[in-house]
Amino acid sequence: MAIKLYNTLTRKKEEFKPITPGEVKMYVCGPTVYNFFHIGNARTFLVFDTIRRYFEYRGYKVQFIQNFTDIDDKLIKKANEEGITVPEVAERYIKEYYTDADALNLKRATVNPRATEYVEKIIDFIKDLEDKGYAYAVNGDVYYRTKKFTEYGKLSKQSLDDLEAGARIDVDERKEDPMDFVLWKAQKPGEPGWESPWGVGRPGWHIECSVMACSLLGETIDIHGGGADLVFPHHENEIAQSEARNGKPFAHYWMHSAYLNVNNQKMSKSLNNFFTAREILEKYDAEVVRMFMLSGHYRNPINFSLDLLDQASSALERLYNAMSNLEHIIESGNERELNTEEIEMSNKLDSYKAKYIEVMDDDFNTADAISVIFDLVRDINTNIKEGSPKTLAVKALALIKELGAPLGILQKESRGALEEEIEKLIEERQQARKNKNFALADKIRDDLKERGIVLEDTPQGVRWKRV
RNA sequence: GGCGGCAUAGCCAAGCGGUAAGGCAGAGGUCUGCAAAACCUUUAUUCACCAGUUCAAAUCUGGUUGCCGCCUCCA
Repeated sequence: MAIKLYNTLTRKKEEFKPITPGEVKMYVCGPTVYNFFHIGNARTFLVFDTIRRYFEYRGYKVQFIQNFTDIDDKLIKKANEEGITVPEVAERYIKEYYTDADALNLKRATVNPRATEYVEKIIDFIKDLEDKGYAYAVNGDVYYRTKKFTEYGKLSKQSLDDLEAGARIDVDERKEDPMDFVLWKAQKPGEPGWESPWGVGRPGWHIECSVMACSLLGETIDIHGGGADLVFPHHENEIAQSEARNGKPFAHYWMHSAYLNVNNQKMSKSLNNFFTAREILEKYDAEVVRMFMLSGHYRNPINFSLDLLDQASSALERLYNAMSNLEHIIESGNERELNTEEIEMSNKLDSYKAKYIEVMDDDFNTADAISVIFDLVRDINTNIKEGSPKTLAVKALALIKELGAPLGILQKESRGALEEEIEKLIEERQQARKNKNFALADKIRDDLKERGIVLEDTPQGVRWKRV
Protein backbone atom coordinates (compact mmCIF):
# COMPACT_ATOMS: atom_id res chain seq x y z
CA MET A 1 0.00 0.00 0.00
CA ALA A 2 1.14 3.46 -0.75
CA ILE A 3 1.19 6.57 1.33
CA LYS A 4 -1.54 9.03 0.51
CA LEU A 5 -1.29 12.70 1.24
CA TYR A 6 -3.41 15.77 0.83
CA ASN A 7 -2.11 18.05 -1.87
CA THR A 8 -3.00 21.71 -1.48
CA LEU A 9 -2.43 22.16 -5.20
CA THR A 10 -5.23 19.78 -6.19
CA ARG A 11 -7.20 19.95 -2.93
CA LYS A 12 -7.31 16.19 -2.92
CA LYS A 13 -5.65 13.27 -1.24
CA GLU A 14 -3.25 11.68 -3.67
CA GLU A 15 -1.07 8.64 -3.69
CA PHE A 16 2.54 9.60 -3.11
CA LYS A 17 4.69 8.79 -6.12
CA PRO A 18 8.32 9.77 -5.63
CA ILE A 19 10.42 11.20 -8.43
CA THR A 20 13.18 8.77 -7.56
CA PRO A 21 11.89 5.43 -6.29
CA GLY A 22 12.48 5.03 -2.59
CA GLU A 23 13.41 8.64 -2.04
CA VAL A 24 11.63 11.73 -0.82
CA LYS A 25 12.91 15.18 -1.63
CA MET A 26 11.20 17.62 0.65
CA TYR A 27 11.62 21.27 1.40
CA VAL A 28 9.97 22.94 4.35
CA CYS A 29 9.98 26.67 4.96
CA GLY A 30 11.88 27.36 8.13
CA PRO A 31 12.04 30.27 10.53
CA THR A 32 13.12 33.84 10.06
CA VAL A 33 15.77 33.98 12.70
CA TYR A 34 15.11 37.21 14.55
CA ASN A 35 13.59 35.78 17.69
CA PHE A 36 12.85 32.61 19.60
CA PHE A 37 10.28 30.52 17.83
CA HIS A 38 6.88 30.15 19.41
CA ILE A 39 4.79 27.10 20.06
CA GLY A 40 2.77 27.75 16.90
CA ASN A 41 5.91 27.63 14.80
CA ALA A 42 6.76 24.51 16.73
CA ARG A 43 3.62 22.84 15.49
CA THR A 44 4.68 23.19 11.89
CA PHE A 45 8.19 21.98 12.60
CA LEU A 46 6.79 19.05 14.52
CA VAL A 47 4.29 18.10 11.87
CA PHE A 48 6.89 17.95 9.15
CA ASP A 49 9.36 16.25 11.42
CA THR A 50 6.76 13.54 11.98
CA ILE A 51 6.00 13.25 8.28
CA ARG A 52 9.69 12.93 7.58
CA ARG A 53 10.15 10.30 10.29
CA TYR A 54 7.20 8.36 9.00
CA PHE A 55 8.55 8.30 5.46
CA GLU A 56 11.78 6.99 6.90
CA TYR A 57 9.90 4.42 8.93
CA ARG A 58 8.29 3.25 5.69
CA GLY A 59 11.68 2.77 4.15
CA TYR A 60 12.20 5.96 2.21
CA LYS A 61 15.44 7.84 2.13
CA VAL A 62 14.43 11.40 2.90
CA GLN A 63 16.26 14.52 1.93
CA PHE A 64 14.82 17.06 4.30
CA ILE A 65 15.71 20.67 3.67
CA GLN A 66 14.61 23.44 6.00
CA ASN A 67 15.94 26.93 5.49
CA PHE A 68 16.85 29.79 7.75
CA THR A 69 15.81 33.22 6.52
CA ASP A 70 18.75 35.22 7.79
CA ILE A 71 18.30 38.45 5.89
CA ASP A 72 15.05 40.39 6.03
CA ASP A 73 13.41 43.53 7.43
CA LYS A 74 12.81 42.03 10.83
CA LEU A 75 16.42 41.02 11.27
CA ILE A 76 17.54 44.47 10.25
CA LYS A 77 15.16 46.04 12.71
CA LYS A 78 16.34 43.77 15.48
CA ALA A 79 19.98 44.49 14.70
CA ASN A 80 19.33 48.23 14.88
CA GLU A 81 17.45 47.91 18.14
CA GLU A 82 20.21 45.96 19.77
CA GLY A 83 23.09 47.77 18.16
CA ILE A 84 24.54 44.63 16.63
CA THR A 85 24.94 43.43 13.06
CA VAL A 86 22.44 41.43 11.08
CA PRO A 87 24.73 38.38 10.90
CA GLU A 88 25.08 38.55 14.66
CA VAL A 89 21.32 38.50 15.07
CA ALA A 90 21.06 35.56 12.69
CA GLU A 91 23.86 33.66 14.37
CA ARG A 92 22.30 34.12 17.75
CA TYR A 93 18.83 32.97 16.81
CA ILE A 94 20.01 30.09 14.70
CA LYS A 95 21.79 28.88 17.77
CA GLU A 96 18.65 29.38 19.82
CA TYR A 97 16.65 27.60 17.16
CA TYR A 98 18.81 24.52 17.49
CA THR A 99 18.57 24.65 21.26
CA ASP A 100 14.78 24.58 21.14
CA ALA A 101 14.50 22.26 18.16
CA ASP A 102 16.78 19.73 19.81
CA ALA A 103 14.82 20.05 23.02
CA LEU A 104 11.68 19.28 21.05
CA ASN A 105 13.45 16.26 19.65
CA LEU A 106 13.17 17.50 16.07
CA LYS A 107 15.42 15.48 13.84
CA ARG A 108 18.10 17.64 12.30
CA ALA A 109 17.45 18.49 8.67
CA THR A 110 19.66 17.05 5.99
CA VAL A 111 20.66 20.65 5.30
CA ASN A 112 19.61 23.95 6.87
CA PRO A 113 20.59 26.37 4.11
CA ARG A 114 20.74 30.09 4.84
CA ALA A 115 19.58 32.71 2.40
CA THR A 116 22.80 34.67 2.68
CA GLU A 117 24.81 31.66 1.54
CA TYR A 118 22.89 31.65 -1.72
CA VAL A 119 23.05 35.27 -2.78
CA GLU A 120 25.14 34.52 -5.88
CA LYS A 121 22.70 31.84 -6.99
CA ILE A 122 19.77 34.09 -6.20
CA ILE A 123 21.21 36.79 -8.43
CA ASP A 124 21.68 34.28 -11.25
CA PHE A 125 18.16 33.04 -10.80
CA ILE A 126 16.73 36.56 -10.97
CA LYS A 127 18.84 37.26 -14.06
CA ASP A 128 17.29 34.24 -15.74
CA LEU A 129 13.84 35.52 -14.88
CA GLU A 130 14.76 38.91 -16.27
CA ASP A 131 16.07 37.33 -19.48
CA LYS A 132 12.83 35.46 -19.91
CA GLY A 133 10.79 38.58 -19.36
CA TYR A 134 9.42 37.57 -15.97
CA ALA A 135 11.28 40.22 -14.07
CA TYR A 136 11.95 43.93 -14.48
CA ALA A 137 14.20 46.31 -12.66
CA VAL A 138 13.18 49.73 -11.38
CA ASN A 139 15.78 51.90 -9.70
CA GLY A 140 17.70 49.03 -8.20
CA ASP A 141 14.64 47.02 -7.21
CA VAL A 142 13.63 44.01 -9.24
CA TYR A 143 10.03 42.86 -9.45
CA TYR A 144 8.33 39.74 -10.67
CA ARG A 145 5.84 40.29 -13.48
CA THR A 146 2.91 38.24 -12.19
CA LYS A 147 0.67 38.96 -15.18
CA LYS A 148 3.10 37.10 -17.40
CA PHE A 149 2.82 33.90 -15.40
CA THR A 150 -0.58 32.73 -16.55
CA GLU A 151 -0.93 30.10 -13.88
CA TYR A 152 -0.46 32.61 -11.08
CA GLY A 153 -2.93 31.76 -8.33
CA LYS A 154 -3.15 28.06 -9.00
CA LEU A 155 -2.06 27.06 -5.54
CA SER A 156 -4.25 29.42 -3.54
CA LYS A 157 -7.06 29.29 -6.11
CA GLN A 158 -7.09 33.02 -6.33
CA SER A 159 -7.44 34.83 -9.58
CA LEU A 160 -5.26 37.85 -10.15
CA ASP A 161 -8.27 40.04 -10.82
CA ASP A 162 -9.89 39.22 -7.51
CA LEU A 163 -6.63 39.73 -5.70
CA GLU A 164 -6.29 43.15 -7.18
CA ALA A 165 -9.80 44.03 -6.14
CA GLY A 166 -8.89 43.28 -2.54
CA ALA A 167 -5.41 44.68 -2.51
CA ARG A 168 -4.57 47.25 0.12
CA ILE A 169 -3.87 50.79 -0.77
CA ASP A 170 -0.16 51.12 -0.16
CA VAL A 171 0.80 49.98 -3.61
CA ASP A 172 4.26 50.83 -4.76
CA GLU A 173 3.73 52.99 -7.80
CA ARG A 174 6.86 51.81 -9.51
CA LYS A 175 5.34 48.38 -9.95
CA GLU A 176 3.68 47.61 -13.25
CA ASP A 177 0.98 45.81 -11.40
CA PRO A 178 -0.06 45.87 -7.74
CA MET A 179 0.40 42.11 -7.47
CA ASP A 180 3.98 42.13 -8.67
CA PHE A 181 6.32 41.22 -5.86
CA VAL A 182 9.89 42.05 -5.12
CA LEU A 183 12.75 39.74 -6.07
CA TRP A 184 15.57 42.08 -5.21
CA LYS A 185 15.53 45.10 -2.94
CA ALA A 186 17.83 48.05 -3.45
CA GLN A 187 19.96 48.87 -0.47
CA LYS A 188 18.78 51.59 1.88
CA PRO A 189 21.13 53.49 4.19
CA GLY A 190 22.33 51.34 7.04
CA GLU A 191 21.22 48.08 5.46
CA PRO A 192 23.42 45.19 4.47
CA GLY A 193 23.83 44.66 0.73
CA TRP A 194 25.44 42.62 -1.97
CA GLU A 195 26.72 43.70 -5.37
CA SER A 196 24.39 42.81 -8.20
CA PRO A 197 23.68 43.78 -11.81
CA TRP A 198 21.00 46.11 -10.43
CA GLY A 199 23.26 47.74 -7.87
CA VAL A 200 23.83 46.96 -4.22
CA GLY A 201 20.87 45.28 -2.58
CA ARG A 202 19.49 42.15 -1.00
CA PRO A 203 17.14 39.31 -1.96
CA GLY A 204 13.40 39.53 -1.50
CA TRP A 205 11.84 36.93 0.69
CA HIS A 206 10.21 34.49 -1.71
CA ILE A 207 13.17 34.03 -4.01
CA GLU A 208 15.42 32.33 -1.47
CA CYS A 209 13.22 29.26 -1.15
CA SER A 210 12.96 28.80 -4.91
CA VAL A 211 16.70 29.02 -5.26
CA MET A 212 17.67 26.86 -2.31
CA ALA A 213 15.15 24.14 -3.11
CA CYS A 214 16.32 24.07 -6.71
CA SER A 215 20.01 24.09 -5.78
CA LEU A 216 19.77 21.36 -3.20
CA LEU A 217 17.00 19.13 -4.50
CA GLY A 218 16.58 19.88 -8.19
CA GLU A 219 14.18 21.76 -10.39
CA THR A 220 11.27 19.55 -9.40
CA ILE A 221 10.93 18.29 -5.86
CA ASP A 222 8.51 15.85 -4.28
CA ILE A 223 7.07 17.74 -1.37
CA HIS A 224 7.07 21.37 -0.41
CA GLY A 225 5.69 22.15 3.01
CA GLY A 226 5.05 24.94 5.43
CA GLY A 227 2.43 26.56 7.60
CA ALA A 228 -0.99 27.35 6.19
CA ASP A 229 -0.26 31.05 6.18
CA LEU A 230 2.41 30.54 3.56
CA VAL A 231 0.04 29.33 0.86
CA PHE A 232 -0.46 32.86 -0.25
CA PRO A 233 1.54 34.72 -1.18
CA HIS A 234 4.79 32.95 -0.33
CA HIS A 235 4.26 29.57 -1.93
CA GLU A 236 2.27 31.01 -4.79
CA ASN A 237 5.22 33.23 -5.52
CA GLU A 238 7.70 30.42 -5.22
CA ILE A 239 5.77 28.52 -7.85
CA ALA A 240 5.69 31.55 -10.13
CA GLN A 241 9.44 32.07 -9.82
CA SER A 242 10.52 28.47 -10.11
CA GLU A 243 8.20 27.39 -12.86
CA ALA A 244 8.79 30.49 -14.94
CA ARG A 245 12.51 29.93 -14.82
CA ASN A 246 12.65 26.13 -15.05
CA GLY A 247 9.66 25.47 -17.23
CA LYS A 248 8.61 22.50 -15.16
CA PRO A 249 6.55 21.81 -12.06
CA PHE A 250 8.26 23.02 -8.91
CA ALA A 251 6.79 20.54 -6.43
CA HIS A 252 4.50 17.58 -6.96
CA TYR A 253 2.87 17.87 -3.57
CA TRP A 254 2.21 20.91 -1.45
CA MET A 255 1.52 20.27 2.19
CA HIS A 256 0.36 22.77 4.77
CA SER A 257 -0.06 22.43 8.48
CA ALA A 258 -2.95 24.22 10.14
CA TYR A 259 -2.50 26.82 12.84
CA LEU A 260 -2.10 26.49 16.48
CA ASN A 261 -4.58 28.88 18.09
CA VAL A 262 -4.96 30.54 21.43
CA ASN A 263 -8.56 31.15 22.42
CA ASN A 264 -9.45 30.16 18.90
CA GLN A 265 -7.26 32.81 17.39
CA LYS A 266 -4.11 32.30 15.45
CA MET A 267 -1.00 32.47 17.58
CA SER A 268 1.44 34.85 16.00
CA LYS A 269 4.23 37.16 16.79
CA SER A 270 2.34 40.10 15.34
CA LEU A 271 -0.73 39.44 17.50
CA ASN A 272 1.56 39.04 20.48
CA ASN A 273 -0.49 36.19 21.88
CA PHE A 274 2.24 33.63 21.77
CA PHE A 275 4.16 31.39 24.09
CA THR A 276 7.71 30.62 23.04
CA ALA A 277 8.56 26.97 22.68
CA ARG A 278 11.22 27.57 25.27
CA GLU A 279 8.92 28.74 28.03
CA ILE A 280 6.61 25.80 27.44
CA LEU A 281 9.52 23.37 27.45
CA GLU A 282 10.54 24.71 30.83
CA LYS A 283 7.31 23.37 32.24
CA TYR A 284 6.49 20.43 30.02
CA ASP A 285 8.44 17.54 28.64
CA ALA A 286 8.98 17.65 24.88
CA GLU A 287 7.12 14.40 24.57
CA VAL A 288 4.07 15.93 26.20
CA VAL A 289 4.18 18.74 23.68
CA ARG A 290 4.47 16.27 20.84
CA MET A 291 1.67 14.15 22.24
CA PHE A 292 -0.53 17.21 22.40
CA MET A 293 0.32 18.43 18.91
CA LEU A 294 -0.10 15.06 17.28
CA SER A 295 -3.36 14.20 18.98
CA GLY A 296 -5.16 16.16 16.29
CA HIS A 297 -4.80 15.95 12.55
CA TYR A 298 -2.19 18.25 11.04
CA ARG A 299 -4.70 19.89 8.71
CA ASN A 300 -7.05 20.87 11.51
CA PRO A 301 -6.40 23.83 13.74
CA ILE A 302 -5.71 23.05 17.37
CA ASN A 303 -6.28 25.25 20.32
CA PHE A 304 -3.43 25.66 22.71
CA SER A 305 -3.80 25.70 26.46
CA LEU A 306 -1.92 24.51 29.49
CA ASP A 307 -4.92 22.43 30.48
CA LEU A 308 -4.71 20.52 27.22
CA LEU A 309 -1.03 19.97 27.81
CA ASP A 310 -1.92 18.47 31.18
CA GLN A 311 -4.38 16.14 29.51
CA ALA A 312 -1.72 15.07 27.06
CA SER A 313 0.63 14.51 29.94
CA SER A 314 -1.79 12.17 31.70
CA ALA A 315 -2.40 10.29 28.49
CA LEU A 316 1.32 9.83 27.91
CA GLU A 317 1.74 8.61 31.43
CA ARG A 318 -0.70 5.80 30.80
CA LEU A 319 1.46 4.65 27.92
CA TYR A 320 4.64 4.84 29.92
CA ASN A 321 3.03 2.93 32.78
CA ALA A 322 2.30 0.08 30.44
CA MET A 323 5.90 0.14 29.27
CA SER A 324 7.16 0.22 32.80
CA ASN A 325 4.97 -2.75 33.68
CA LEU A 326 6.35 -4.67 30.74
CA GLU A 327 9.88 -3.92 31.86
CA HIS A 328 9.07 -5.36 35.23
CA ILE A 329 7.74 -8.52 33.61
CA ILE A 330 10.88 -8.78 31.53
CA GLU A 331 13.07 -8.31 34.57
CA SER A 332 11.26 -10.94 36.55
CA GLY A 333 12.18 -13.12 33.61
CA ASN A 334 9.79 -15.96 33.05
CA GLU A 335 11.59 -17.96 30.38
CA ARG A 336 8.88 -20.50 29.57
CA GLU A 337 7.50 -21.22 26.12
CA LEU A 338 4.37 -19.50 24.87
CA ASN A 339 1.13 -21.37 25.28
CA THR A 340 -1.63 -21.32 22.67
CA GLU A 341 -3.27 -18.19 23.98
CA GLU A 342 0.01 -16.40 24.19
CA ILE A 343 0.94 -17.33 20.66
CA GLU A 344 -2.39 -15.86 19.61
CA MET A 345 -1.61 -12.69 21.55
CA SER A 346 1.78 -12.50 19.93
CA ASN A 347 0.21 -12.66 16.47
CA LYS A 348 -2.40 -10.14 17.49
CA LEU A 349 0.34 -7.66 18.25
CA ASP A 350 1.21 -7.63 14.57
CA SER A 351 -2.30 -6.59 13.66
CA TYR A 352 -1.89 -3.37 15.64
CA LYS A 353 1.15 -2.53 13.63
CA ALA A 354 -0.77 -3.14 10.41
CA LYS A 355 -3.57 -0.87 11.60
CA TYR A 356 -1.09 1.80 12.59
CA ILE A 357 0.49 1.76 9.16
CA GLU A 358 -2.93 1.87 7.55
CA VAL A 359 -3.97 5.05 9.35
CA MET A 360 -0.61 6.76 9.02
CA ASP A 361 -0.47 5.95 5.33
CA ASP A 362 -3.73 7.84 5.00
CA ASP A 363 -2.41 11.38 5.10
CA PHE A 364 -0.49 10.95 8.35
CA ASN A 365 -3.41 10.51 10.69
CA THR A 366 -1.44 10.79 13.88
CA ALA A 367 -4.60 11.06 15.99
CA ASP A 368 -5.70 7.65 14.80
CA ALA A 369 -2.20 6.32 15.14
CA ILE A 370 -2.14 7.34 18.79
CA SER A 371 -5.49 5.69 19.37
CA VAL A 372 -4.07 2.50 17.86
CA ILE A 373 -1.29 2.66 20.42
CA PHE A 374 -3.87 3.06 23.18
CA ASP A 375 -5.79 0.06 21.90
CA LEU A 376 -2.57 -1.90 21.82
CA VAL A 377 -1.72 -0.87 25.34
CA ARG A 378 -5.11 -1.85 26.68
CA ASP A 379 -4.72 -5.26 25.11
CA ILE A 380 -1.23 -5.63 26.53
CA ASN A 381 -2.33 -4.52 30.00
CA THR A 382 -5.11 -7.05 29.93
CA ASN A 383 -3.28 -9.99 28.44
CA ILE A 384 0.37 -9.67 29.31
CA LYS A 385 0.77 -9.77 33.05
CA GLU A 386 3.09 -10.77 35.78
CA GLY A 387 4.04 -14.35 34.96
CA SER A 388 3.70 -13.98 31.21
CA PRO A 389 6.66 -15.27 29.21
CA LYS A 390 9.50 -12.86 28.86
CA THR A 391 9.63 -13.15 25.05
CA LEU A 392 6.05 -11.98 24.76
CA ALA A 393 6.69 -8.96 26.96
CA VAL A 394 9.84 -8.15 25.02
CA LYS A 395 7.93 -8.21 21.77
CA ALA A 396 5.14 -6.04 23.15
CA LEU A 397 7.53 -3.46 24.54
CA ALA A 398 9.48 -3.31 21.30
CA LEU A 399 6.27 -2.76 19.38
CA ILE A 400 5.14 0.15 21.55
CA LYS A 401 8.49 1.80 21.01
CA GLU A 402 8.43 1.10 17.31
CA LEU A 403 5.05 2.71 16.86
CA GLY A 404 6.00 5.66 19.03
CA ALA A 405 9.20 6.38 17.12
CA PRO A 406 7.77 8.14 14.05
CA LEU A 407 5.74 10.32 16.41
CA GLY A 408 8.83 11.09 18.45
CA ILE A 409 7.32 9.68 21.63
CA LEU A 410 7.81 6.67 23.91
CA GLN A 411 11.54 6.46 23.29
CA LYS A 412 12.73 7.19 26.79
CA GLU A 413 15.39 4.88 28.06
CA SER A 414 14.31 2.17 30.40
CA ARG A 415 14.44 2.82 34.07
CA GLY A 416 18.03 1.70 34.39
CA ALA A 417 19.48 0.05 37.40
CA LEU A 418 18.75 1.04 40.96
CA GLU A 419 21.35 2.40 43.29
CA GLU A 420 22.47 -0.18 45.78
CA GLU A 421 21.31 1.90 48.68
CA ILE A 422 17.80 2.10 47.29
CA GLU A 423 17.71 -1.59 46.62
CA LYS A 424 18.58 -2.14 50.24
CA LEU A 425 15.75 0.11 51.34
CA ILE A 426 13.31 -1.78 49.15
CA GLU A 427 14.53 -5.01 50.66
CA GLU A 428 14.15 -3.57 54.13
CA ARG A 429 10.60 -2.53 53.33
CA GLN A 430 9.77 -6.00 52.10
CA GLN A 431 10.97 -7.39 55.41
CA ALA A 432 8.90 -4.85 57.28
CA ARG A 433 5.84 -5.80 55.30
CA LYS A 434 6.46 -9.45 56.00
CA ASN A 435 6.58 -8.62 59.69
CA LYS A 436 3.44 -6.55 59.33
CA ASN A 437 5.36 -3.48 60.33
CA PHE A 438 3.35 -1.37 57.95
CA ALA A 439 4.28 1.89 59.59
CA LEU A 440 7.93 1.35 58.70
CA ALA A 441 7.04 -0.01 55.28
CA ASP A 442 4.98 3.05 54.46
CA LYS A 443 7.65 5.36 55.75
CA ILE A 444 10.23 3.81 53.46
CA ARG A 445 7.81 4.04 50.58
CA ASP A 446 7.18 7.71 51.32
CA ASP A 447 10.88 8.44 51.66
CA LEU A 448 11.64 6.81 48.35
CA LYS A 449 8.85 8.74 46.73
CA GLU A 450 10.51 11.92 47.87
CA ARG A 451 13.58 10.72 46.03
CA GLY A 452 11.61 10.04 42.88
CA ILE A 453 11.14 6.31 43.19
CA VAL A 454 7.57 5.07 43.31
CA LEU A 455 6.95 1.58 44.63
CA GLU A 456 4.04 -0.60 43.64
CA ASP A 457 3.36 -3.97 45.20
CA THR A 458 2.33 -6.76 42.88
CA PRO A 459 1.77 -10.45 43.56
CA GLN A 460 5.08 -11.10 41.82
CA GLY A 461 7.03 -8.69 43.95
CA VAL A 462 7.60 -5.00 44.24
CA ARG A 463 7.70 -2.90 41.12
CA TRP A 464 9.36 0.46 40.98
CA LYS A 465 9.46 3.38 38.62
CA ARG A 466 11.04 6.76 38.50
CA VAL A 467 8.92 9.86 38.35
C1' G B 1 -15.57 42.12 -1.94
C1' G B 2 -12.73 37.34 -3.50
C1' C B 3 -10.95 32.52 -1.70
C1' G B 4 -10.95 28.79 2.10
C1' G B 5 -11.71 26.07 6.74
C1' C B 6 -14.38 24.52 11.04
C1' A B 7 -18.96 23.22 14.25
C1' U B 8 -19.00 15.38 17.21
C1' A B 9 -20.08 13.92 25.13
C1' G B 10 -17.75 17.98 30.98
C1' C B 11 -12.77 18.74 28.08
C1' C B 12 -9.64 17.12 23.76
C1' A B 13 -10.41 14.39 19.33
C1' A B 14 -10.87 10.57 15.04
C1' G B 15 -14.37 8.97 11.70
C1' C B 16 -16.23 11.71 5.97
C1' G B 17 -22.29 6.84 2.80
C1' G B 18 -23.44 1.32 6.40
C1' U B 19 -25.65 2.53 11.69
C1' A B 20 -20.73 7.15 17.03
C1' A B 21 -12.69 5.19 17.70
C1' G B 22 -9.31 6.79 21.33
C1' G B 23 -7.58 9.97 25.41
C1' C B 24 -8.42 13.26 29.75
C1' A B 25 -11.78 14.16 33.70
C1' G B 26 -16.01 11.87 36.70
C1' A B 27 -18.86 7.61 39.04
C1' G B 28 -19.15 2.42 40.70
C1' G B 29 -16.55 -2.26 41.16
C1' U B 30 -12.19 -6.01 41.26
C1' C B 31 -7.21 -6.37 43.26
C1' U B 32 -4.24 -4.36 47.79
C1' G B 33 -2.35 -4.36 54.91
C1' C B 34 -3.07 0.61 52.86
C1' A B 35 -1.74 2.53 48.36
C1' A B 36 -0.26 2.63 43.33
C1' A B 37 -0.77 0.55 38.67
C1' A B 38 -3.99 -2.33 35.94
C1' C B 39 -8.66 -4.34 34.57
C1' C B 40 -14.18 -4.30 34.29
C1' U B 41 -18.71 -1.38 34.11
C1' U B 42 -20.59 3.42 33.34
C1' U B 43 -20.78 8.83 30.81
C1' A B 44 -23.55 11.14 22.78
C1' U B 45 -30.65 6.89 20.30
C1' U B 46 -26.69 11.03 18.63
C1' C B 47 -22.74 14.34 15.47
C1' A B 48 -24.77 23.44 15.23
C1' C B 49 -29.79 24.13 12.82
C1' C B 50 -33.42 23.36 8.61
C1' A B 51 -34.68 20.94 4.19
C1' G B 52 -33.32 17.27 0.37
C1' U B 53 -30.87 12.77 -2.07
C1' U B 54 -30.52 7.48 -0.54
C1' C B 55 -32.62 1.05 1.47
C1' A B 56 -29.01 3.66 4.62
C1' A B 57 -26.11 10.41 6.16
C1' A B 58 -22.11 12.80 11.49
C1' U B 59 -20.51 11.60 6.59
C1' C B 60 -23.46 13.73 -0.03
C1' U B 61 -26.54 18.34 -1.88
C1' G B 62 -28.91 23.14 -0.90
C1' G B 63 -29.88 26.73 2.75
C1' U B 64 -29.40 29.05 7.86
C1' U B 65 -26.55 30.36 12.16
C1' G B 66 -21.92 30.84 14.66
C1' C B 67 -16.57 30.88 14.83
C1' C B 68 -11.82 31.16 12.38
C1' G B 69 -8.22 31.99 8.52
C1' C B 70 -5.84 33.92 3.81
C1' C B 71 -6.04 38.11 0.36
C1' U B 72 -0.23 42.70 4.35
C1' C B 73 5.17 40.42 7.59
C1' C B 74 3.60 35.78 9.80
C1' A B 75 4.51 28.48 10.75
